[in-house]
Amino acid sequence: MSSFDDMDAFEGASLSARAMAARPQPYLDGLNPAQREAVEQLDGPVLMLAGAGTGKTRALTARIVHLLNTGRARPNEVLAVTFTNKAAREMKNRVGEMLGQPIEGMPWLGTFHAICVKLLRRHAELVGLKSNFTILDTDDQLRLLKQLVSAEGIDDKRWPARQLASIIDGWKNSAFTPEKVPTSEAGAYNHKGVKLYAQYQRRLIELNAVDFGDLLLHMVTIFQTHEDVLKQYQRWFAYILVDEYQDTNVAQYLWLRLLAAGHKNICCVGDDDQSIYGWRGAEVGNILRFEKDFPGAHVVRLEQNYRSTPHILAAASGVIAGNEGRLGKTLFTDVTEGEKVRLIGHWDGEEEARWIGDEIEAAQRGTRGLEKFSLDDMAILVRASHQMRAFEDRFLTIGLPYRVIGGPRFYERMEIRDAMAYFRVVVSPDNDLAFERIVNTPKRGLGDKAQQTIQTTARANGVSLFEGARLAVAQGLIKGKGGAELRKLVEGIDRWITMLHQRKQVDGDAVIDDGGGGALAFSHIELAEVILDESGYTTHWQNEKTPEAPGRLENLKELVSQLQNFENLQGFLEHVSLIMDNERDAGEEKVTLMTLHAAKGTEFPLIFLPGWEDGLLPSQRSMDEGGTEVRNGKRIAKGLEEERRLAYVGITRAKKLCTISFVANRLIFSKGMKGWQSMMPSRFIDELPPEHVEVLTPPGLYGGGYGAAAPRSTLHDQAAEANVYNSPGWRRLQARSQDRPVSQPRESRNTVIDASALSSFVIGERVFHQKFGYGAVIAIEGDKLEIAFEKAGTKKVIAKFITAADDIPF
DNA sequence: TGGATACTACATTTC
DNA sequence: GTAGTATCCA
Repeated sequence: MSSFDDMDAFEGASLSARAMAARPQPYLDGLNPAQREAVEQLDGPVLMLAGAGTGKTRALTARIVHLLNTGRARPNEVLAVTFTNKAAREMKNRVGEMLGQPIEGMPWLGTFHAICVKLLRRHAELVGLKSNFTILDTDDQLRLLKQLVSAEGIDDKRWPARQLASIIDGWKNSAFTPEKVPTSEAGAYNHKGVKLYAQYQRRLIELNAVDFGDLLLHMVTIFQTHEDVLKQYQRWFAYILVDEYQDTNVAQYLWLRLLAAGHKNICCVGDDDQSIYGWRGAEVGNILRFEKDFPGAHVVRLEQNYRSTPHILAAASGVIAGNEGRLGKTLFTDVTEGEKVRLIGHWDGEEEARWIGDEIEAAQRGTRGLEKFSLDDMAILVRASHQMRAFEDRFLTIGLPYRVIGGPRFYERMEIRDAMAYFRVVVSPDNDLAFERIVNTPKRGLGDKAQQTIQTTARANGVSLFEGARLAVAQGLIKGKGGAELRKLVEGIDRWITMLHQRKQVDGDAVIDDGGGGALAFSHIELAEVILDESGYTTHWQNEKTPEAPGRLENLKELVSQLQNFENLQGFLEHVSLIMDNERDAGEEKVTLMTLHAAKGTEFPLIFLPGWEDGLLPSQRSMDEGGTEVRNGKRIAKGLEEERRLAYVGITRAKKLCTISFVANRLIFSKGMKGWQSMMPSRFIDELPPEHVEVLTPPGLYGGGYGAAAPRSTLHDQAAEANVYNSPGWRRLQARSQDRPVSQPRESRNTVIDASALSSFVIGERVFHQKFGYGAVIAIEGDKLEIAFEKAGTKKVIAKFITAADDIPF
């Protein structure tokens, strides 16, 4: 069934290889010798060891351009794999820029997942799927597993389905199909793991669905069992490029090796020091082993750093030097000037957030002898996403615009997923998972009982849930309100399906003649609006009066407007299941807030690294159960090493100024208890070379003027003092601060008062805040309002974040 | 039978 | 603070 014929369809690009051969090569100018070598060594395996900020992307794109320009490959013969869509997009843009023309002919530049979807759609039948399979996200995956687990009569309490999900993910990352799971794993998940894995895979095939891991796994299976298919792709992909090679897992590694076995022209770019996805199955071993896997490989080291000041580089090197068995790179820079890395301790997280907020505003104004910075130039990188809350709260209070990257993603929000489930049902009515999701959303009076009836009816007749529902309605199996509502839903879906196909027939035309006299066809955007409207979903959120409801409506609007970028609903759904980064707001300047993991591959002039405490930056888990491994005769704490690389990634994001901070007390959730815990400065702080660090010690970290608002938890004071003052990190801190002028944290800020916001509210007025919900104004102080929120308590908030309650659009 | 409310247990990182 | 469950009420 599978065909390669359509491959030629990709030839569309106007780049005639021959004609280009004699072209000038401006893209080679300005590359340093190492980069140039990495670009020009086109044949055979190449490993580009690219340290942080060494112009890796530039070299990679130049290499692609060089391939095209010298006529070695046509655009559609280059396989270029990245891990994130952002990286893929950036590479596409930069190749286009360098070529001086937009490239449309590079269909095989994308993420592992996106490329595998493309391939798997062509060969789906080889693993028992249809080519229009759906891609499940982690949520669907979990629901499915829960069903299987409970059918198996397993106590979900003792053996959470979540755990099973991560076990299965792990197996998929290691390229184990159920039959290939090693016997040593037989005990997994109460000895039922392998069995359930097999059931799960069978169920997925029945549903014509795959999860993320399957995308790779199925392709590896296909390549391993169908030599003819593999051969064709080996021949087709003349040159392979892989970004962030240190992040590849076993399945991805096998996939690459299989494909590269033909021409052997594979160029992997990576940095073992930035391997931070071990927990997701990434194998640093892949990059460490490259020369063995690909004999005769050229290894090129990019070590000249174009990003950071010498102090920042030295600090980062000092930390990463603590890891064993590195491939070893020494970053250097031509830059001679620059600020030292700054280090500061605070009493607690709230104070840390306040201080960083103040620093950000200071940097905006250009104090501290530095130039002025835009908010876009600054980022706060945290270890765990829950650390973000303290900053969000603070920034909302002082009115500092911020953007969160990698928080709950847009497409993972409940309302978005609901809406998309509706679209899915319309696009493919036999999608049972989607139908299940929407059948009682919004509430239609269809409880467990009614849904059970639909299930049995469907199963008894061997049809999809949607058809089962139709039958159940026809046979009057569901009584009362629920029955009537279900009938409406079934009719609705039928109607939307008709609309969808009307659209299809005309394929772009605005009007069709359906025989009834010129009925209008609908754009997919209109269709989406109709679906959300007629299903009652929009109304559902309009009637909901929780604080987040308006936000959810906004998101739905946003969703619909995103549709403009796609030709039809199918295309959109496809796209959505693969993307993970949504940078949809340009416009206003904002501080960026993200996790260290999300920060890889980014850079900012100013970086703040809060929360460098043992238990947070080397996370507790990594210290408890990181696992050890013997390398070079030494025992190595794997988990800890990954944390250290995380610290390294954090520091190396900074171009001009990097500020590390830690606190003495943190509000912690553990063992079901919320409470204050005294923290020790991170062990990585001790690894910072003192001569490259400036210690900012606030006067009286433990009492004193600055800490006026510090928590008064007396119980912990003593413990905290004892611990922190005695820790080696703290003593070194003290020692270092002797020869340093102490920079005073500022308590007073120049507040710019927004005149327009001043008089627009009156005391007692009912108002709305995006985050805190509804409340009443109890005091006005310049541009700040004190508001008693119904749910969130009394808070001081800046006026520009407040709307009068009756202004809320419903 | 379903919806609303109360209570508990619980959070590292994500393609 | 949230998600998932238990319980009660309409």
